Amino acid sequence: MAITDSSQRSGELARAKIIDTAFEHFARHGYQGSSLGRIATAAGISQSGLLHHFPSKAALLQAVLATRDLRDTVATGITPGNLADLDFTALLTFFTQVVRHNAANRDLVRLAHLTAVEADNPDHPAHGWVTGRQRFLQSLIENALARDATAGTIRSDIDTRTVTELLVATMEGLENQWLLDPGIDMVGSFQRFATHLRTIITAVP
Amino acid sequence: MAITDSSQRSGELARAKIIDTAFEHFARHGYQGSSLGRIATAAGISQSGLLHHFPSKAALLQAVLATRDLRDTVATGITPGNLADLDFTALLTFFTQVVRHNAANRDLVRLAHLTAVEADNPDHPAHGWVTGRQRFLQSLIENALARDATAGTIRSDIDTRTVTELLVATMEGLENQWLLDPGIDMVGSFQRFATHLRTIITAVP
DNA sequence: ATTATCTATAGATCTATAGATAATGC
DNA sequence: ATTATCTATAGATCTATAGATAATGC
Repeated sequence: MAITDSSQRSGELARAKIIDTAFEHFARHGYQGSSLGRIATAAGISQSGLLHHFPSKAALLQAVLATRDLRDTVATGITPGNLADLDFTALLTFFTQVVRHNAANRDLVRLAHLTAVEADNPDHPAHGWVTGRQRFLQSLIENALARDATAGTIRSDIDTRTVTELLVATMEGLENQWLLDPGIDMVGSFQRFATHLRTIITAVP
Repeated sequence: MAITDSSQRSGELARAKIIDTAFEHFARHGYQGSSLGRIATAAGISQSGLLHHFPSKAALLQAVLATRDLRDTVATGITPGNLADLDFTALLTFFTQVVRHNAANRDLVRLAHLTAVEADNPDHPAHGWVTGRQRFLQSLIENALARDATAGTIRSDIDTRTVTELLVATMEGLENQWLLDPGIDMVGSFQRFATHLRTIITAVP
């Protein structure tokens, strides 16, 4: 189980370094705007050395996305337990932490947004990642709302679909503006929105 | 004043055709993902014929953006008068029309989003357009809110900045989701949001 | 004289492959 | 035997320029 083979270890190191470097390049210049040659040089390896580890540019992008996933955010330790079991209030708290995390990781947000617009064509190598990510986010919210509706802790006249779309829209739309103007208080605005949303959604006993 | 020179007229026609074609290409493949050669062929002209009208690829992008501006939306006839003089309620009505217009012009939305993320670097040829556009949108909202605050028609404890950011975020964030999943009812969700926002912002007499 | 348009091409990339060299582990 | 890495290069782009040809308006 343990990696004892030192050539395997050096391969792992090289792969990690390449992925980090590629992450930066894709985030700053987009997929099309990045070149394997420049990424390889910045990672301290030749271009064909890079292609030994990742067989194509598309494979490299997919490897970057797989490690820099939304679930990566989850793995950074800010997750409050099992995401799928959260109620809506706990989910909003979790999202606030995600927004805070994003506000400190500009490249992460750039990569997500660049990839999202670039990859809406099904042929794009990141199309699956992008649509899966959106569905995952939406389903977290919808599941939480559905559970709360059953438990009777939220108002019965809530339109789940609309609330989900508006919540996702607020998170991503604040990111849009913050990318262009980092002076914007993305975390504060989201918190005020979340507090308000929680208030109007909660059942009056 | 009138264009009587037929070579001038044919130049105008060629330029218009090139801009239309370039608009489609930039919207679907991004700036970096589009090529002058393919745009020229699709527009029925040679690549250097295209460069006779637009001296560089950057100049072509700027020409496309200049004609496909937010103010283009305004010019389509859905504007209710002088934008800068609208109160907040009228502005929301106007925005609803803009969202409806966008929902029918997918390429327009794609171009705006692709360009926005691609161009956050000040060296990018579209950087000025993108930041100017965001400031224009924000200032429309802030001005309307300021006027209404003076007139006493909205609550005095409203945080103008937060409301502005959340309103812009909702519009753009709904577009994000809709680009990935056109089945989303972007117009309906925005209308419900706008109605709610108007309600909570209005002064109680 | 000006404008539109074309062919040809320079010069710079870019991705991916072929094939060689070295090092380690079995 | 496997893995990492390199040099060299094929083959396909891409942007932009040079320079020629045609047509129109003055």
